[in-house]
Amino acid sequence: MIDIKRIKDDPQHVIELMARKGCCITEEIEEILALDARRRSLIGSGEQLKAEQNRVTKQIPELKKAGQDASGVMAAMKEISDKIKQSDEQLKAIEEQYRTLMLGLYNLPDEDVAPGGKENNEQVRSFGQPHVFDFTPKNHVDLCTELGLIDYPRGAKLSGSGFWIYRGLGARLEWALLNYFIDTHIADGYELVLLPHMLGYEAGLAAGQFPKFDADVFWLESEENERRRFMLPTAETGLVSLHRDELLKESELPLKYISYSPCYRKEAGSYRADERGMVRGHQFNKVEMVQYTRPEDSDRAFDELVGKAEALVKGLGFHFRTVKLAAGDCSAAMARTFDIEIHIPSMQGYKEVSSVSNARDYQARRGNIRFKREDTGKPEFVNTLNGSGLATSRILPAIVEQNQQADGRVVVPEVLRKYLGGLEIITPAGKK
RNA sequence: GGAGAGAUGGCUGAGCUGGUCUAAGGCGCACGAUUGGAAAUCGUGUGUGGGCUAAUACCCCACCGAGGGUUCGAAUCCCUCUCUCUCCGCCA
Repeated sequence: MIDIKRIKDDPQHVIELMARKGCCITEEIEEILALDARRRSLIGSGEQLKAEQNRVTKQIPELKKAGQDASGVMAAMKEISDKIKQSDEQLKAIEEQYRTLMLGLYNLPDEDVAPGGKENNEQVRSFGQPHVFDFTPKNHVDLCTELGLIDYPRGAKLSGSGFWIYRGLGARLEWALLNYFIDTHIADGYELVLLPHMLGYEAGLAAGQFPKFDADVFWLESEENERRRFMLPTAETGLVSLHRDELLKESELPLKYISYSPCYRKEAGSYRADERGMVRGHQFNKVEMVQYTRPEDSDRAFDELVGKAEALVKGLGFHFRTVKLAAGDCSAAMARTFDIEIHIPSMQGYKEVSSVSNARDYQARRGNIRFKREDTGKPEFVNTLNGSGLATSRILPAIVEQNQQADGRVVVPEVLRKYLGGLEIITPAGKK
């Protein structure tokens, strides 16, 4: 949620910032300001009535004690009571509209984030060079199939398109990646959290998934009157709700979490011919990093998360580039996002393997996550940040494609070998 | 799945035959007194959200798990939901 004060102080600037994301919110802002004014006036008049009710009602037992007739006063209070009810009903309706509009607004991009979409993304740095082959490289779908790492047909048989099965060394390679990531994060002082994979609606609301993007997740069937649950689309959704409705101590910040979870996504209508194999599926594995910080620490935390994601990619021996996304390419809930992209030869291009974002106080406001500032004794909203560290589903294809040899074998990155019993090279099934 | 009990401030815990609840007491915390210093003791204060504000000053409103109802008046009575605990059943 955006701070209403920001909207009131400079509505034009808020509209301009949101336009960078390609959203025109002029009408919404006007409506929000009108509703806010109406809301405050109703609160004012309603509270006056309540003050009178409190004052007069207190006298009734005294009148009775004195043996006087209180029926006249009670009748008068009945009228006030009815007026209060009316006024509260109006207020409730107004606040509901107000809240719906506010929840529907995306986060504002940071001042330094470029307007526009992908075309305005800006490379901030890169590491290494794209791998050059002295033979014609195969794509990861063929390699994974030939090496027996991934079973695509049976994945489709079990669950339909967009699902695959990791088998044998493929499963172990996946597991090795997760272990490499998790061990690195633990060494960096992050707490490992294993979350429920089914989350309640409020978790999605706090993270910014809902109300606008509820079609992107898998919903579980629920009875009438039963809590609605969905399959988590990223561990971020769970980690951000960890401290929902809590007042944290300033001294315990920053909180640094990582979580491994499969991510379940509908990805409706997003299939493209170049996203074969494991590049986009309904379920993929990811280790997610999340930090809760004081506002003044969040830029530093952002750099830390980007650095950590880069270090993991570097550790695997990959060339990568780090890209600062233009406003329109950032997620709705985020003020800034850097992507780390690696080269996947078969796609003749770069694919995102990590996306690090700063939500500022947008998620904290939605989820009511605050800390008590020691200097002032007052609660403030925290900043939340998240980043993938990393998603394996695009790393494994990159490993097999980039590390393939002319004879079809694949070299195991050194950092993973200790998780694979020292295995240095993966040989096609049958060949030893 | 069946039966029962419960949810009160940072924590603990009373209130729950509706009106001295403006939520007791204790612990903790902050400040002060005392002290050479500390402990102990004593005193004072101690939440959140909102409205009005130059104000983190007053004043006002709301908040006893959440939502609704009854009433002039609800922590207290009624209904619905969520969560926790105990016992039974089932189960990796």
